[in-house]
Amino acid sequence: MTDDIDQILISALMEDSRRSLKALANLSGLSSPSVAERLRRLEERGVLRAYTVEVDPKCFGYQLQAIVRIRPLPGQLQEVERQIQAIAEFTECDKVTGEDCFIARLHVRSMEQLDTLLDKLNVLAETNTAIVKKTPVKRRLPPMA
Amino acid sequence: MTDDIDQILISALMEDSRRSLKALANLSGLSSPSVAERLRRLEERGVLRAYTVEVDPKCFGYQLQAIVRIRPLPGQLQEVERQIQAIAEFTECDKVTGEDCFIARLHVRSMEQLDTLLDKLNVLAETNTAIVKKTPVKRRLPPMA
DNA sequence: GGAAAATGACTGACGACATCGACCAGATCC
DNA sequence: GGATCTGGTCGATGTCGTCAGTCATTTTCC
Repeated sequence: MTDDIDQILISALMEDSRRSLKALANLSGLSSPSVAERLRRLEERGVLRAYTVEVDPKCFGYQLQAIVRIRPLPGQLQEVERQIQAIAEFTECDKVTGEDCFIARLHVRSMEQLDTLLDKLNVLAETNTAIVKKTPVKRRLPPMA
Repeated sequence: MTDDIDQILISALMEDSRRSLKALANLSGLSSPSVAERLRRLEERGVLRAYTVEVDPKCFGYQLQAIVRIRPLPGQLQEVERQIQAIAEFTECDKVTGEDCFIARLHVRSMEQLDTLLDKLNVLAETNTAIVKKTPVKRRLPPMA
């Protein structure tokens, strides 16, 4: 389904998604039309979901990053989910099993802003906030083998 | 520092990092050499950290995704951090304030594998695992304005 | 078992693109 | 007020992506 060559292409694009077809062709030993065709198929099958860019939030003044665990008050689950989606400073959110219904990542410019945003949620849910001090593992792929 | 045109370029690349310079030029109203120069500077300043690709882990058999909170036993903090980095199935990890020292994302193919991996950590740390049921907010950028 | 069809690759030609140098306009600074 | 720096355009040149046509290999089906 995804063979060795696909994996070469995928990891090459993980490193630098702007690589030319020709460069990918050299890496994989194929011709560039073949590479184009393989990428097309990987996209079609949903293996490659998006070509994107990693931006440093600090450059936009987001000095603080927090992981927030969110436990909606009775009957507020739907509304909490909508709120999280509506607050643009939440940059990721997972709905999980266990006592905490949601675990979300929040980027803010200041403690004051953190407080303001969490107050909005605290009428609907209990929250538990952990400030990110360091990121020992940056986003990476699990082993493909 | 980063003006409107930079933001147009950045969000265009967020959507599709393989867009040609020419396409970016049309979007921004600049010429393609100017766009190239702006991208060069954004990379240099660390605003654009990487051009990358989003892959669907399910396509590699990773059916389960978990958020693991990790509290090292006394004296094991360093070793826990090393272990997390060494286990490739941990695809993200933040070191945070509060009782839980680390919050990490784990991709596994089965419950059995989840158990095996967590057992490795449980000699060094207490863990608390939440299985991801749904992702209401997919990774996105905080507002740039 | 063998013919037909489908798959996945290559090549070569052509149009689109990136890149480079030369040049220009406006802000900044002695 | 002229020198300089910044950030832009334009046009030429070489590289790249894409398309059509071809071919070998594998799969399917009678």
